[in-house]
Amino acid sequence: MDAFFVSVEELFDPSLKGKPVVVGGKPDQRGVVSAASYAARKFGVHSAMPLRTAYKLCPQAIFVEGHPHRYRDVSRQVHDVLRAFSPLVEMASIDEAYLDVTGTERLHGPPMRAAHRLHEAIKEQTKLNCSIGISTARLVSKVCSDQAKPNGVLWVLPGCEARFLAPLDVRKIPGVGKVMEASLAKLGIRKVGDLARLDEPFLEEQFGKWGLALAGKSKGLDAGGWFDSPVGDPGDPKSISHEHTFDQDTADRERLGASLSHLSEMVGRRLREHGLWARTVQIKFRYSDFSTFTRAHTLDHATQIDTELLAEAKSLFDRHWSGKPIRLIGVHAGNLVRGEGQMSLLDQGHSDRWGKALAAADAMRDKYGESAVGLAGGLRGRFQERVHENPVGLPGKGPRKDSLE
DNA sequence: TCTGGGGTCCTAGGACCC
DNA sequence: TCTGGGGTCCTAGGACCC
Repeated sequence: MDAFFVSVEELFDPSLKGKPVVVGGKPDQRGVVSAASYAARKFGVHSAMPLRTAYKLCPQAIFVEGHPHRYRDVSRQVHDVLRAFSPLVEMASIDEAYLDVTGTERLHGPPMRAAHRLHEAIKEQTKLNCSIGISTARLVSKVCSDQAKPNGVLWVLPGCEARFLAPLDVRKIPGVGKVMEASLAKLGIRKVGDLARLDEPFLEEQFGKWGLALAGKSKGLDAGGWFDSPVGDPGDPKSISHEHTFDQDTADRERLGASLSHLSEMVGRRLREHGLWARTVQIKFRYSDFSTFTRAHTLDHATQIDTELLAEAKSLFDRHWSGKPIRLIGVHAGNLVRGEGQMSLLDQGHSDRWGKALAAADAMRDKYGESAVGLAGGLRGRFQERVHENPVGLPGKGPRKDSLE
C-alpha cells in the first residue's frame, strides 16, 4: 500500500489530502515517524525519524497520533480483496502482501492485465492506492513494487531479474541495512551489479551465511531464509512481546513494577489469543544513556498465565536493575509451544482457577477495552485510590497482591 | 537529528551430554 | 595426568524489517 497510515488517515479526514502529514505522535513526544505523506517527505521527513527532528524539518506539518485499529481493519479489507483474487496470499506486514498467481492465467489473463485488475479492485473496495510488482521471485517482486511507487504497476520479465537489479543501490535489497551497506562500501561494492559480479566463496568468507544468500539475491534469486519459503500462511509467531518508553525516565520502583505488571498481562493475553504457551520470559530495559539490556529465564514448564509471567519478569528485574533511571521497559515471551504446556501437578489447581479468571478478564477486555480489567499491581499509580486488597475475592483466598480487580 | 514498538533471523560463548 | 568431537540448549546482543 502507498503511504498506508497516512492514506488511511486521509480516508477519515479528507482535509488532510495533499498536506504534509506525519503519523506517529505529537512533535514534542518521545517517538519516531511511522509514516509521512509525500508532501512531508519533500521536506526530508521519513519514517523512523525522531518526531522532534521531523518537527524541525517541517513545523507546519500536521502531526497525528494515528489509529492502529483502523489500519488493522483496512489491512483486513485489503486481505479480503487479495484472497478473492488468489487463494495463495501471504500478508508480509500490515501493508504488504505476496500473491502466488502461478497458473491463474486463464482466470485473470496475462500478468500485466491481472495486476491492473487487482490494482483497480483494491482502489474500488478500499479507496486506497497501492503499487504492484510482478516477477518470478518474491525478492524481485518486492523491489520492483518499491520502484513502481507511487500507484504503479511494474513487471520484470522472466530472465531479466539480474538486469533489473544491477543498477540499483545495494541498500534496495531487503536485509541490507546501514551496517551492511557500509561494510560493502568498504569493499567498493555500491550497486547490486557490483555484488553480482563477485564470486560466492569470497562473499561467504566476508559475510558468512549471509554473504552466500546475498550473492543469490543480487542475481534475483530467493536465496535462503524467508524469501525461499512458499507463499502462504506464515504460521504461529515465534515470540510475543510488549514494551513501553516512559515520557520521562523513571527510577520509581512502584511505577516500574506497575509497568511490568501491565506488560505481562498484555503478553499473557496475546499468548492466550494465539493458544500459545511460553517457556522463556525475557525482560528488556534501557537506561537514560540508551544502553539496553535483556535478561532471560527459561522455565521447566510453559505458561500463559499473567501472574507467572509477571513473577519471572519481576524476579529478573529485581536481580538486574542497577537502580538508575529507566527509559524503556519490556516483557518478552519466547520458546513458544502450541497447546497445553505441561503444568506441574502441584500447580494444576492453581492454574485452573487462574485459567477461568483470565478467560473472564479477556472477555471483559474484548467487550469494554484493554483497560477494563487488570492485576491490582498494574493499577498502582494510575488508580491508586481504587486499589483495595482483593475486593472481589478472585481467585485466591483472602487478600493477595496479585488479585484481579 | 536525542532516538517507538512489534517482530525475525543470525552469531557466539558456555553448560552439559554422550 | 593439560585434555576430542559432535550435538543441544540457553543466554545476550545486534542487524534488519515495517
